[in-house]
Amino acid sequence: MTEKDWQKKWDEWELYKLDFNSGKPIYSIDVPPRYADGMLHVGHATHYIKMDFVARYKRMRGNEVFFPLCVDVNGMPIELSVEKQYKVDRKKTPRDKLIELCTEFANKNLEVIRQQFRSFGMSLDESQFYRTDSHSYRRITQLSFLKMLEKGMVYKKRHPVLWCPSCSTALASADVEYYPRKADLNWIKFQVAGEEEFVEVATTRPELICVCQAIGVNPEDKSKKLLIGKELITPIFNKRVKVLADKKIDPEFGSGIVMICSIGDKDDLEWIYKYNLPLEQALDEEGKLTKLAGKYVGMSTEAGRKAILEDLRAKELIEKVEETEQSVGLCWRCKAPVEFLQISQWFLKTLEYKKDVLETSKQIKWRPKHMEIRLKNWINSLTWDWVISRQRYFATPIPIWECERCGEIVPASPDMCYVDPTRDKPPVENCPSCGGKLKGCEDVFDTWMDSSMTALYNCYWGRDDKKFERLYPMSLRPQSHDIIRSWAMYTILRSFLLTEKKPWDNILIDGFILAPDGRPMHSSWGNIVDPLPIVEEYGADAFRYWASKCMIGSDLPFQHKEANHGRRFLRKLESIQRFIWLSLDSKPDEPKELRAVDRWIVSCYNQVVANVSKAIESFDFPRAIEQIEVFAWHELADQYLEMVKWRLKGEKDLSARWTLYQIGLGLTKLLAPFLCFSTEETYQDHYKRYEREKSIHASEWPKPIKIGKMDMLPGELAKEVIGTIRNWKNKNRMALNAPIERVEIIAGEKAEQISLVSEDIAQTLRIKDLAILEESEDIKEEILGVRPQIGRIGAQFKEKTKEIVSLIKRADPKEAHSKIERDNEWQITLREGEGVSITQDHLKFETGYSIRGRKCDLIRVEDLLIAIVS
RNA sequence: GGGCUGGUGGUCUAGGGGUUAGGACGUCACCCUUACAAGGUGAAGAUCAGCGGUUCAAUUCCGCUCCAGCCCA
Repeated sequence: MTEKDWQKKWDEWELYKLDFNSGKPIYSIDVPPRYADGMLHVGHATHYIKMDFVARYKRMRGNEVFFPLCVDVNGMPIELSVEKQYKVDRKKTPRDKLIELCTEFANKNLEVIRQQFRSFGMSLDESQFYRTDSHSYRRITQLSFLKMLEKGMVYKKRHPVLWCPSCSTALASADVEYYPRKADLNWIKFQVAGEEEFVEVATTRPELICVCQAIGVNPEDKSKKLLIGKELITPIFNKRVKVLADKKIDPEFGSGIVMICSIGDKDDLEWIYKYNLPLEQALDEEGKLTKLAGKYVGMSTEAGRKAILEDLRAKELIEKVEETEQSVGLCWRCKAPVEFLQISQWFLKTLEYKKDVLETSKQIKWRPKHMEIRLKNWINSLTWDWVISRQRYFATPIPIWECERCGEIVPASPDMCYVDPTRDKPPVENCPSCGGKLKGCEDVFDTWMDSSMTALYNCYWGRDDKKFERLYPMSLRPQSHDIIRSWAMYTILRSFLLTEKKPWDNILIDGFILAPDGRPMHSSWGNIVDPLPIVEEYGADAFRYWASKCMIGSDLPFQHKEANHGRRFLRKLESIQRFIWLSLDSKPDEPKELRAVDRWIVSCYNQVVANVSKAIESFDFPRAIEQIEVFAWHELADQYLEMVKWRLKGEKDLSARWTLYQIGLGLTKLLAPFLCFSTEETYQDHYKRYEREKSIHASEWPKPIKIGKMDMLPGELAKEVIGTIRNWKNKNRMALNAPIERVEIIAGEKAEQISLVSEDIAQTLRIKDLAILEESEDIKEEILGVRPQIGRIGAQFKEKTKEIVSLIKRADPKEAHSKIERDNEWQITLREGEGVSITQDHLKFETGYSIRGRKCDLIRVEDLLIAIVS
């Protein structure tokens, strides 16, 4: 069956549908709503697949998993896409029409997104679907606002925003493009108050002298130091302004004395807030100078600048004009320079709750741990409350009306939500305080107001109290590190404000997937990698294999080779299952006793089960997959399968068959969260007949297999010997199934153990005559060299280490060996005459062998000696 | 400029005071072996970014510098 067919089957079986009544503990994931603008790259796909690993694993661990399919539809990028696609202008199109087009656009993308998710094998639950532009979702955003309004957590205030005077619209910082530009820097003379002296203030924006609030100099600028604390008189407007000291002022820029105006640029804004200066407005919404500009009122900034420069020149107040390079912010659409303008905005009190957010964040388990530092630093450096209103269209309306006469605010009542005040009637006819006409608010919420509600929405906050109790807080929030300060932080803030609890138990912060060239993916770089052709070419499981190799939190370049390696691994797994089922025709009964090599592979498997579970619990997917891969490929396929082949000829050995079945099924289960399609295929083809569950994804996570005796040594020895001799065959250019005349294994005290597996060794390697001996007089061991174990020596002898090591290296290894054999120690005399006792622990001897009489090869494996007579 | 993170064979990465620095891709050599040649075995290839410091011992800890990514100015 194809991957698509499996997705269909899984739908039919309703594997992912949340059942509140199953009685299982719920594991809930606050899935990032996929943005509905249709652009998807390998990075998105990789992040979502990692979430899917968790969801599938938790289901197998017996959890009811809440893993909603969800889409984010609010905000700018969609407005922009709509304008582009339908060739409409957001300003000239009626609000309703624009919203309609946005919705239509989102609807079209919805199915695309659903299909994309399915093609990666995502096990999202469509029964818990939500989209952020639905009335049901926006209702929650509105309710939360009303609740916060009631509690006094939000307020309205005039606040500077980025504004395009030519389009008369507020802009998000993302709408502003910065370009370098040449401008005139004017050195204008300001008189020092109460003195005859003049100083030169450098500015590119003389038209803003009217709203000059202060003068700044750098405190380390010796020649300007005297000015600090004095007052200057602004030319033409004759206002007294204080001279402030601020390190941010560049003493090398112009005269080193700058105006702080409300508001020329971002720096001004920062200083205005820092020094609590008045926020006067020199420009109106069309970019014309206001009456604060006196005789220049009504002029554009350019005209005003020209006029005031002329007047200043006439008064000989311009010292000089020089050209300067500046970076100017332009409106993305009309390329007009943007201004800062004060517009009435809604705020959410954030500064007041800094401590609470930090406290709440502490209760959440952050992974990787260091990501929480970013949140802490961000919160600690906050100086403004959160501006939650926007002058846009396709977003959640702010559910209030305002009195056109007295400005009284009339909020919607909770039962009215979802409500659109631009269309719907207010809860009362007229203004309750003055009887004036009420006007619906045209502003909308910042989209983070919606996004920060995902956890609460998922938990049915404001919709179903019982479910809320059961679900909240959620188990896991997966997200990327670029939006810690926004999505993570705002969700924590709002959840705290509304519930006084943390939104989730765990937060998993993922890194960025870079382009194969190691740079971030940007459409302008042209290096975006589309995951869909990769899924087409390599298969979804191979792509999921790549995702599993990505450490959480790291920025990694996408590598085709990992997907390709995934494909190779899949083929290997397929061939392993084929081999297993060549020897099985049903589920074998458990044998009374397991053969030693079977016990060995089962023990290896048990170890892997434990390690993989631990790795997934800590979201360490690369470690998990590596454990499985090493086991499957190198222990099971390379070693064990070779070791059992002889027992599967003719009358098939029960112990081997039982082991193959158990491991074959267990391995498939371990891989199921990662390689969801191929494991299902394997399960359905072979194991389903004998197992209860209809799908591997509904089956139980493997437990270690109980075996009687846990002695792994004989199996381990067999693996060592077989591996070594196979290697020897290869080196001697022999076919691996070529027969060998005679092999002697001199095993010392391990002879008895090895005897338990002698048949396995002989059969696997085709040794005609295998002898296991405790010792052999024919073979003589020869000491060729000695290597000091610096770690052990250092730990014991500290600063003497260097000398001891050099003495050991210079000593005769044979002599050293015989001394240790005889006395269990070897006395070395240091330069100072001090004697130290060296024992076997401190050394590693390199040995070679000689044999009398017969021609043979000798190989040393651990403390076994293998003599091969060819 | 600030905060966080990372710099390990040609490439991508694992590790984290004493290791023979592990793996993958690529390269080269050998091997058809009753699951897999779309395999297997092996080899070559790394002054663990640079400079200082702590230590008997630093790739690992500390400081600085350089480079890269994210967020913020």
